[in-house]
Amino acid sequence: MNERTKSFEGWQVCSNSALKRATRQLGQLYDDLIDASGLRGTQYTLMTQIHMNSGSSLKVLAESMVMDLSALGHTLKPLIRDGMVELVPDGKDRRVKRVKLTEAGIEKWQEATRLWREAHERFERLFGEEQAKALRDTLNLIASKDFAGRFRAGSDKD
Amino acid sequence: MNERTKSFEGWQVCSNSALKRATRQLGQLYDDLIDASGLRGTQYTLMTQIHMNSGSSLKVLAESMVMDLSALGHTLKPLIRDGMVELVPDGKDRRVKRVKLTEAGIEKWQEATRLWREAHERFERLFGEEQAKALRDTLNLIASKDFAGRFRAGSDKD
DNA sequence: CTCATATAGTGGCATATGCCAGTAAATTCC
DNA sequence: GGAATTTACTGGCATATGCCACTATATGAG
Repeated sequence: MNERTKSFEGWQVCSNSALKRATRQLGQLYDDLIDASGLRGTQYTLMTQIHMNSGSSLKVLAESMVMDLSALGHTLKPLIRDGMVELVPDGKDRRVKRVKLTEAGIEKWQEATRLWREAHERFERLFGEEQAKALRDTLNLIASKDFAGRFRAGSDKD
Repeated sequence: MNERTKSFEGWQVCSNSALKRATRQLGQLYDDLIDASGLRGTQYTLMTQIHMNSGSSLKVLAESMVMDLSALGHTLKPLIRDGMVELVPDGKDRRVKRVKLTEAGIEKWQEATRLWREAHERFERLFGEEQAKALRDTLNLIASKDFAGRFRAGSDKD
């Protein structure tokens, strides 16, 4: 409301805002490159995780993605509708549904992977391999259950 | 649960996935704390930006948020509906609408700021002030126009 | 001045995500 | 064994975001 603080910007102080802003930008950059596959970044990531851990339950998949279970369900719908993913009811526990890519899904994933690689390489070149790795480690720490637990616990380290 | 701990995970290799995953987690942690204000993290960030740059046009605001103009418009709707934000048509250029917080909006922002501070302090304590600052700098670099330009340009740092 | 073009927003549609209230199936307790 | 509780998902509602098409304005070329 005043001109004095004119240049104050939330993301210079708030890590959460900074994270979201950077995520929007990088998401955009990656999306532009894998767009030709018809997939979005999130869908590609999801398919990668499904492919590499085929047969996981929705619950487990949601946890690994650090995503709400119902959110995962919603996000999966267009992929199921388009025949990329399928849910297979577990034989033993009938509450459980196991997720896997269909044949078409695997092909689409491979196609998208070729496009993703270009984005990945650009990022690595521009940002630096070492730093990119360090950034991912940092982000994965923040995404860890341990971190969330400590944060919720109150604050103090140890 | 998987016996083989070999499970390949995208975010160990893909910076974009890692960013989104960490953003979901931290967003959740912050949201839980400012929830009492009735605002979401994004809304709070947006209101902060509006408050500190009162009277900006939607276009300018969207750019600073690294957000699509139409996305900003959508995000603003609930805030306008709830009387937190108002759009004031520019006198000179009638295409332009200037954004500002209402009285109620300012009060709500102050209330949310008290809650946000707790989240901020927890993060700083847990993550480390120095590192938090470094992380924000890194993220702000990724969110910069310069970075996007170079990324789109191809790659080389030239 | 007039017309072609660029600019700022809006509205519709689609995905991304989360919360909450069910539903159904498995597990625990008595 | 049967009721109470927990667990795994689903569906509805709301916000978060982006793309595209369209409208209203402003601007620049002639």
